[in-house]
Amino acid sequence: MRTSKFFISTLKEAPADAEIVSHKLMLRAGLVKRLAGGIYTWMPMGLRILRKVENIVREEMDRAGAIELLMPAVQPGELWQESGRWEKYGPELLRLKDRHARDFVIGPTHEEVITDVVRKEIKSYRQLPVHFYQVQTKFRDEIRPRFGVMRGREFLMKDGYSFHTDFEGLQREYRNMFDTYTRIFSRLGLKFRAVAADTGSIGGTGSHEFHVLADSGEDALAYCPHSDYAANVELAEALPPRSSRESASDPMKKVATPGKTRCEDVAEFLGIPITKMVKAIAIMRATPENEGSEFTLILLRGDHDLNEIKTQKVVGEFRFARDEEIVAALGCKPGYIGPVGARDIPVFADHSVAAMANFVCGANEVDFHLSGVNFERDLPTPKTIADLRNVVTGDPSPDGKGKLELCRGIEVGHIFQLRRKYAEALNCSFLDESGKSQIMEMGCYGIGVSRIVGAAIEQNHDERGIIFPVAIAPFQVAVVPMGFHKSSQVKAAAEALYEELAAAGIDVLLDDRSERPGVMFAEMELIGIPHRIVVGERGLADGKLEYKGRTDSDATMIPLASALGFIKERLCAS
RNA sequence: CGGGGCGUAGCGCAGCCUGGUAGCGCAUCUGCUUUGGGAGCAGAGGGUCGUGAGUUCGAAUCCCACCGCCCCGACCA
Repeated sequence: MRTSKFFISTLKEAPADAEIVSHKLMLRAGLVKRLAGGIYTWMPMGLRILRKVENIVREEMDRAGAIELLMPAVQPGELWQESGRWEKYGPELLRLKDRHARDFVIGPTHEEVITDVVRKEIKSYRQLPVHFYQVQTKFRDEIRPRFGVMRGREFLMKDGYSFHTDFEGLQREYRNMFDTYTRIFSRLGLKFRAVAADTGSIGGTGSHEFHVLADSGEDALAYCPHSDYAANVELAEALPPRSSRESASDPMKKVATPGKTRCEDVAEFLGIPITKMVKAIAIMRATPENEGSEFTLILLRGDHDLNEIKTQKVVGEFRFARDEEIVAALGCKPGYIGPVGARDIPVFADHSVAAMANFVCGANEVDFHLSGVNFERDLPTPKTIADLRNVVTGDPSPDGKGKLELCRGIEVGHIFQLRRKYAEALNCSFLDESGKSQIMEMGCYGIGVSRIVGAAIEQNHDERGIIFPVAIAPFQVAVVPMGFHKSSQVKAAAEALYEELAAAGIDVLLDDRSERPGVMFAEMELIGIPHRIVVGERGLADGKLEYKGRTDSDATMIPLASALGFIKERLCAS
């Protein structure tokens, strides 16, 4: 491709509404343009990247035995009513009516449609297992679209659905997809980690998320460097402490802690480790008896954070209490609340709290805390003790093989054993060997294709711009001539090199504009083209070209004649 | 939806408090110069100041309503 026949549109300054680096760089490099909140046009340069990602995904899915089809974006509301998700999905589901006032939705996902296809097409165990997939535009009316294509409302997704006669078959395909996803993200050239994920309301035995590792990632991941344990922090289990509770040695005292509402501040003020603090979190819990909510306290060690998913599993549906509800229940505003004297209030404690003695907690009086607090002596031991917190660095790995580390990631893939949830709701059945009708087992497997582009940039950039992995770079090599329209020698050499690389099947971009060198260098680096060859009279006099990799600090001179071999070698190496 | 911030040229911003001819940088166009790191000089084009209603002789500026966007909390690839 020649720049004169392509479209490049870069910005020196990023639009002010872009917050994270990948979003800024995508806008600056002219990869995408915003049309409305969470809705983007993929500009020519960006589309090349998106297509490369898509093709790698497609190749590996095909290789794994999945069969591609394409389902409609617009789906009849009827199907969603049948699966029960018309009510359940909520406002994220974009609903519309056609001219006959019939209900339709713009598909946020395709379990309903694929299950409808399969229940109509597949009748016999002889046709199973089968795995269909598509690469298709989805729409989810996100509450808060943000970060450009990382959390768009409209986005490109690969979604695959497998159908099986039995659970063993599903598990086999699940492992196949785990391996396939591992191959895909490896080929994309991304640093990633597969982690166990929460299976949510569906239950079942298996769900894994694939995360591109990046410090700015929205998800916290826990992993054990000495084993293959890895889980989303939402799920990662915090083991109860091994040591038993110390004896109550200190007397309980009320201490003044003026203006210190956060555990860190109180610990610093009193000169004690934060691990001697207990924090009380007030929630309103739904119970069978009361329609509304029951005021409840959750106790965590001062340095720990509440895990809402774990907590919900233990206490049921809940929300955080409002300030006025806290004052009504404890007679004290948040910041100084504690479990001592909270007689009729249900208290749940994390394992680590139950093992504490002589701790500090709120006194239920503004500007005061209690020190030397002990269970049994000063307050009853909470009747429910459970795993309610997020794991932290250094916690023992649940597999007993070392200590956990934490990192952050961007979720780009998710595989899931759906079991019979949709097949049952939509009566998707087959006849087994004995002619008996049975419900199919089902798995689903998603990859956020457009999100991968953002995630790749989030993981790979520097102050000059994007550093694309070769596999997904819009162009692999940029040929940048110095004085293309001035020097016939440079022009001839640049053209010849361009033709040679292109003929060898290399994705090469020749900058044949009459831009100044600085402009060309800056744009190629911003866009993130991994390899650059400069053709200039200076080098040509010695029969040489100048090569520089995107991350190299210095350029290398290479003989004109060996340029193709040199680049091929570089492309293979990366 | 709750809390905070912002809407002025394609992009980044100033002007608003204290009403009176709408400005700057980048980008764009023309000419000359320049040509190994987002050039220099000279000139030019481009704005319903988010929308609507109000106060006023006069509103980008003050008041009200609405719309849109961004950030922080509950969803997800």
